[in-house]
Amino acid sequence: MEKPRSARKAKGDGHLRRAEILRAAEAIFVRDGHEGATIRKIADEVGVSSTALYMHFRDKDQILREICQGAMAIMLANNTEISRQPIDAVARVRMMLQAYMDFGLQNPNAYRLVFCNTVDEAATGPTELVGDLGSQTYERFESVVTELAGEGRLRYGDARTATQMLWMACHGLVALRITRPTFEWQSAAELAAAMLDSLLHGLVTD
Amino acid sequence: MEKPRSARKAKGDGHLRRAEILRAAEAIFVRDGHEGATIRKIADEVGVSSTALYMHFRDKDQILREICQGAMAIMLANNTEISRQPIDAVARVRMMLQAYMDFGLQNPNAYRLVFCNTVDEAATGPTELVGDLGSQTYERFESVVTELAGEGRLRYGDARTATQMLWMACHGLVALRITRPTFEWQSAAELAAAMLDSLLHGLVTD
Amino acid sequence: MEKPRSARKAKGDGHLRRAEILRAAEAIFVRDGHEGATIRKIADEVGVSSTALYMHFRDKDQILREICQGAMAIMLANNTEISRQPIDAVARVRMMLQAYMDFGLQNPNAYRLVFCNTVDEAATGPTELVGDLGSQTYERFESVVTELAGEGRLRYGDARTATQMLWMACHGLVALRITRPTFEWQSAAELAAAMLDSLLHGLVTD
Amino acid sequence: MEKPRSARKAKGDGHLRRAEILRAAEAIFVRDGHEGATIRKIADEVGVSSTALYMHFRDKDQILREICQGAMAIMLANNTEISRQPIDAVARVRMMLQAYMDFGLQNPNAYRLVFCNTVDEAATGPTELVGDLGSQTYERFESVVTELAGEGRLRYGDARTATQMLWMACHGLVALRITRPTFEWQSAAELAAAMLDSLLHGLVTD
DNA sequence: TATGAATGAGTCTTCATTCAT
DNA sequence: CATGAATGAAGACTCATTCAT
Repeated sequence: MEKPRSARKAKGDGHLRRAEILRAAEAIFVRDGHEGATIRKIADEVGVSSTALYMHFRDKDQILREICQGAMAIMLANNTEISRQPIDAVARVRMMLQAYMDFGLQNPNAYRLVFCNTVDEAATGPTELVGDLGSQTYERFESVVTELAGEGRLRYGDARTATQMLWMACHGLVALRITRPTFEWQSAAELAAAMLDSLLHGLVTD
Repeated sequence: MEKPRSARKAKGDGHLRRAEILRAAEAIFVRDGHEGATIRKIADEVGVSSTALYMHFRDKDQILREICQGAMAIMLANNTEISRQPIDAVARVRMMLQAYMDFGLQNPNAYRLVFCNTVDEAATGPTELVGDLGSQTYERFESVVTELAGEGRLRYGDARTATQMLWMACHGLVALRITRPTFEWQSAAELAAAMLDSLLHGLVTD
Repeated sequence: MEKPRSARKAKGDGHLRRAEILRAAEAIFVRDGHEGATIRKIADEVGVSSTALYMHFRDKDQILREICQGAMAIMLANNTEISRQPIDAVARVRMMLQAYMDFGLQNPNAYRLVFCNTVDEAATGPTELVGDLGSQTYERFESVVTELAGEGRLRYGDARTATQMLWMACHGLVALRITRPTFEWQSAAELAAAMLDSLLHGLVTD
Repeated sequence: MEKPRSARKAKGDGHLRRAEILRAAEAIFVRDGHEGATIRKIADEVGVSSTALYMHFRDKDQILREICQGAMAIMLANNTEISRQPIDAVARVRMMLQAYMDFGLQNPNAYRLVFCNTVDEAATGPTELVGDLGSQTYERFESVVTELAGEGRLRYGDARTATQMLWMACHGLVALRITRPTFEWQSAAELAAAMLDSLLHGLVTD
């Protein structure tokens, strides 16, 4: 770590700069939303010219894309780790859902970017390229529910329906909390517990 | 009704024009979001100059406001009607949630506008002014759940927690379906049934 | 004078309406300046649609023109009356200048419109058409100063120079008071007196 | 210095560009007034896009501000230099007024901007920020007149009144010449001489 | 005479992006 | 790798004016 001589940031190797930009961008996306996060704001935050961002990223969307992929990578890691644990399938389902909600609540900006933005057919947006990681994450979760179904413990419907329904419910908790921060919500922990208790008690037989 | 001779549109008495604008605006707001829905796009869609919009609405936000209020008014009417029905509280809860999801799925544009856009502290936005109608709608629902709690039939938590959790779960179903239309979802009916069955079976005692 | 039945103004004969518009326009010109006085503001003030103004005036400039002419007509009347008075020429000069300043200070909006706006060669603006009345007003004044010069009482220069110089000095008093209303000026009366005393004492021999 | 190959302007190091913009802006402000001087006109005059102006100035008002300050700085320098000269107070008064009028006549653009535009209470405009330089300039002049009054040589009124009256008269000369360039004025030198002679002869005792 | 609806040109300003250095 | 200067397109909104009724 050499001391930078100028007021500007040390122009170290590009990797640091890239990460720095991503960090700043994510923060601003959180604060100002998708449209509010302009290339200039990001550049100012990092302390470089706006042109400089184009050294590291093709365009604004690519920055978004990378942020989304970062988020999804974490989710995938979570699910992968949980699916390895030698515990009851219900427990694994519960853990995955809990981890999902925890991540969303703790990374609201990334979450909104990935899960609350519409993905149209054009698939140009930043969310689309998450697809691969997203699919794997979803599959990890689906396979546990399928395991559960294989044990004949689903009270209603099939594995696919159960998988999607559980995801949806948990998504609703995170999404509504994020988009309506001023509403007088009960504590997140309480809500999450109530939701998982109800859903799993209602859905799964012992 | 004579045919207009000039290039100008001559489309009746202005009430029609207003409604036409609202319709176009809603579609665009849904498609392109709050910031992406520009006055120009709306005007183009309607086929008039952008200036013309200012004859009918004070500014962009007023257009949004009216759309949101329209949506909320319907939801409120739904809940009001259901709460009058002389049937079991659980049945009313179920009906309200089902009506909520139905509305959302059938009016994705309006739903997204009201429930998927972030409402920040500034509260200047169009969504905020829905508050009054929104509060009443929420209260109608909460009072049924409270009735249920009063009968001692909640397996977990209190009425407030249950109210919010149920809302959140159903919101998740609608929201995810809307924002990810290309995902291979099970049928909406199936998912809604599974969700309500599980939630209510898990949450409520007979 | 019939009572108007509607909330709108009685749609009496056009002369009243014209005058009404001019009055409203002048007030707004005073308040908001030349560019700030929009056709809509005037129409709103009068209580008619903006289109209605075009019934009475060709365009915005014509309204301005008429206001200016009204102002100049008063000035001309002043000077005409004073020049008829059988008193010393110096007294008449003094009275004209005093009347000029009084008018300007009491009708700042009109004054600015006529005397503080640049009149370019194009002569399209509203100020230009005042020319006729303006010329006469100027001539009335010049002839008194010429009379004075004829009596050999001008200490410096010729009649033309004296005429212009006196006008300019008095214009400066009015103009600066109007454009800098917040400056801590001495009272207008005091300043006017000091100016006329000095100028005439310095310029004219007994 | 190679010739630029592209259509873009490549005009040195930006300082030049700034000055170029100021020059163009001043001319246009003078011609078309405060509201009439639009960003686009200025940009067109300079030969760049309107966006380019925002690289050099925060907004339209900042351009105005700089122009005004430039003008006032010169006036202040004039008065400061004159007040240092070891000559009779009357001579210094006369020199200051003469310099004032000369500046105004030679820089009509700047003069009108600073002295002929209304400064309302809001005080947001560009002219207001001249205040500091303006005040100092005024004070330099006032102190000479006060010196004169201290010597008991004012025939009428007090120092404040005399100061303001003198300023006003000279302002009138400049202002009217500027706003009515087509009028058949006597030569500026002649008028200025007549005015100073009369005023000072009338106001000051030997 | 009057109007509501409409328009095209214009206002300032901001955006993502590019070019030459 | 980085920059300052520049751009065209677009943002919301206002203006004077006109058209059909």
